[in-house]
Amino acid sequence: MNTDLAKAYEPQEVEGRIYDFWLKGRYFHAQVDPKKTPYTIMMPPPNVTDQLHVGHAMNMTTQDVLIRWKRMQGYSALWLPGTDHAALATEVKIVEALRKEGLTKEGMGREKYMERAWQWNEKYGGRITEQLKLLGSSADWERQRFTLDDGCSRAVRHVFVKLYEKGLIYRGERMINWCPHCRTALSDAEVEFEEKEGSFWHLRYPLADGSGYIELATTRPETMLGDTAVAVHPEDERYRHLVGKNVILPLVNREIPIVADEYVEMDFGTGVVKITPAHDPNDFLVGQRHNLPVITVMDEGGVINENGGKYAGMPGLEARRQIVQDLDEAGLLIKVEQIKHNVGACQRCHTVVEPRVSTQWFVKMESMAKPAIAAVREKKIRIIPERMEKVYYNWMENIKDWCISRQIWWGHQIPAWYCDGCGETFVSEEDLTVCPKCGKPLRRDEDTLDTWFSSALWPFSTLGWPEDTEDLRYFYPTNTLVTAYDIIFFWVARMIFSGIEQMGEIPFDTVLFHGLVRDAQGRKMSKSLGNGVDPVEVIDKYGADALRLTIITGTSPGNDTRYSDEKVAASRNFANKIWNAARFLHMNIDGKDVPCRLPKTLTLEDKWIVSKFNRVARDMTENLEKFELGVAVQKVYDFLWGDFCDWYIELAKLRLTGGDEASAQGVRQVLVWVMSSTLKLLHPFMPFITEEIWQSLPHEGEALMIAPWPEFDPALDFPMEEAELEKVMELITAVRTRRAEMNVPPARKAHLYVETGAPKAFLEEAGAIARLAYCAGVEVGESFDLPGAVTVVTSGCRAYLPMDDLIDRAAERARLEKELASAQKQLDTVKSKLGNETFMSKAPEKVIAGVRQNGEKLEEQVRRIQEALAAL
RNA sequence: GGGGGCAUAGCUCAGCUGGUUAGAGCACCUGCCUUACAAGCAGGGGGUCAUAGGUUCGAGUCCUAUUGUCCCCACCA
Repeated sequence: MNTDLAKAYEPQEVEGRIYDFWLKGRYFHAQVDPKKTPYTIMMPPPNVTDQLHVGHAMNMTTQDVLIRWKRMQGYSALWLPGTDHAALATEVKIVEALRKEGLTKEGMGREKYMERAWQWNEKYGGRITEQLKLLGSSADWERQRFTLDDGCSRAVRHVFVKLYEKGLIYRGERMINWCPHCRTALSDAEVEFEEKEGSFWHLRYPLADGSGYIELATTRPETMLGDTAVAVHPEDERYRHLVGKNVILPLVNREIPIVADEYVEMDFGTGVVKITPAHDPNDFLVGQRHNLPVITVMDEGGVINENGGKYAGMPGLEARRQIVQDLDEAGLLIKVEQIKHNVGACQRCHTVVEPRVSTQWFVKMESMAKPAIAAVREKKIRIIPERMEKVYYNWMENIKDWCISRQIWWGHQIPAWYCDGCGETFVSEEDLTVCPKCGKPLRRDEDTLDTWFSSALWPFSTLGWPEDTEDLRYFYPTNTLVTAYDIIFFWVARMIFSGIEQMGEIPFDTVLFHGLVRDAQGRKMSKSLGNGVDPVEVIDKYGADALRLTIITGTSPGNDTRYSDEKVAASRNFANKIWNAARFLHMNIDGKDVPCRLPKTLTLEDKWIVSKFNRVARDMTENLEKFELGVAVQKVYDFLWGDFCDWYIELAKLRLTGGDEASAQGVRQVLVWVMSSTLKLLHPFMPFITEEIWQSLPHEGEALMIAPWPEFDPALDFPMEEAELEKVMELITAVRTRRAEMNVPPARKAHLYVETGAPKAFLEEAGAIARLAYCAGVEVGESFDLPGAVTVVTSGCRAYLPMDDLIDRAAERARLEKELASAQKQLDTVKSKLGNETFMSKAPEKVIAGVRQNGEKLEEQVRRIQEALAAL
């Protein structure tokens, strides 16, 4: 790496109070100014159980760009961190700590282990990891500010009790997803369906009256131990006569009824379904409709329990083998078919999920979902991109009650106590020890809350709620939530309804969804694939600014992007370009008194660059307001590289070495002003290199990061001059192209004769033309008589390069004719447009004017080419 | 089964409410070490915007259908 460039990534400490700026691994912080409007962004904590990859950089960068931009606009802008993502953030630390002590669940017993785990849980308390610092985010300080030892736990308890008292939280028997490995209930969202090969056992159940058999098929024969009915469709002619009769459940010898239920699909299998209310969600519902008993035959670890008769004690799969074998021996197994079917698996450990009836805590969703839907429909909450609204509605409108209890030992313990004496249940914000009713000791519910239960409260729990704190009043409701779209159900939706329910107000007014970062092949980054890219390594290699730029460039809200080293290298090259431009400035201003201020008189090219900059500032602001970060950064990239470096610096060289001190001083000031101002526009995206360069150049203010964001200034708008200079630029490019086509080496220079009716700009820029178009000299006039010279025609002039020895008249004629044809063709389309009456009457004024102007230019060009041909 | 995305240059992607000749980066070709930068400069080639219709003075952009592809949700024992 270029050593000078490397220096840029190690910013120097700046005198005074530099606010919220990452210097040498330390943070300097902005004070919240109550007079300023707050702009708050929600910052989700990283999940430390996952390998950190550049996907996280997407989130952090997007947020940081917005925060920095808002700060420059004068807002009191900061991130609100999630400090209470207890389960995710502490899990690994706790497990590691326990392992270090040689403690395992097996080794010390679940109870003692849990006790110790709770201690660790308290100690680590769901804190943000060091990893957040890596993008130079302002997270570290924010963490300290909002570290609330148990504030969030208080909020969780408070909400739980409140909802319970309102009847919105209830405890009930429900069919839930159960992970036999994690031994916990899972919410629907935590179950992933995977297509698996499985067997489909066709069985035969004997009718109780001995009149024959009924055939059915199952993928899970072991659950037959818990069958309490057999169901057919009420309109199924084949079985209508059997409804109401009984069958003998094989192996168990229990008599169970044949019921009719519309849930059964006649066309699938034999049209007969065995009903196991305890181990299948649909069967559970059928069982409720027909008042069937619920017989649980598997325990929490997936082992057959005492209800399983002789199979008791066998793990599920072993029982399955044995049962199938026994059925076969009894002649009740008809056949085994191989089928593909979807199997639910635990998101965390990928164990096959066991549907199970158990007692869990639930949140009633219907009444809370309604205002949450309305908030988005009424545009109180804006979702970007808009299409994500559909996803949100789709889920919210079909929402089911939320199972919030988990049987894991990290997280918030449910604040519920049971009295074994009188059987009463108590829910309380304060810890209870004895039963208020009968005085007997209470037993606390061992379960913990779904991690998203506390996360849903985060917009206000982190601000000190339920206390009425200053922070809460100042920051709530917050402004923008930035997150990936894959988390919309888990988190975004739940924050919205929780905010409305608890605070009576929406938690944020805008949700900005970014896409996921995939690998170069388009695959999601994951631990199992091992394709995660470590952002720290990328930063070491290319720099943090390069990574940030890569992540923002060429992306649009909600769309995924692919990571590749090549892209980061391209961004690194841009950083290098800025650095070199800065070096050029230093070369020319060091040791001289150059204020960061535009000079009183501006030349044509000064006005051009200043005017261009002015418009870029305006356009970028518009883009950022619409969260079009990728478009915004592209504009400053193009301006800095394409306009400032490629043209303005090249034009400046002439004046810097021309000997005219007044002109040289003028151009120095313009260089410094434009560079410095451009760094402001670029700063939110590339904070480190811009700050470093800005500090090194003449500037006003303490630090770039708190410098005011450039605004459009009508006094710096020079559209006429822009057009003038662009005519000159067009000529320079055209001459270069002609020379390249003819393979003229740069060393070989020719005079250039510029024929134009509007010579002002060409005269003023004659020196520049000579230098940039490799000319020995430039002459500008109304008319030249130079037959046989190479002719260059642009929309502003006709120019001649007398290079007799090089010219091939036939080729020259052919080329000009080609150009003429092309120009003529364009002119024709313009003319036909202008001759089209409907176009003229219906198209807006602006469009017509544009076409007309273009037509005039083309006419001029056609005329010039024709004349050039005639003169050849 | 329900919903949604995507399809634009060899590759990765931009293209805002329809409006001059559709852009960028990388890759490719040609010529240059022109004192900020060879990770660079100058020039160049390359796209019937998936297909077929429709709306419109005008469609990459809006509508309909089709094909391909990816994702989310639900899930048939």
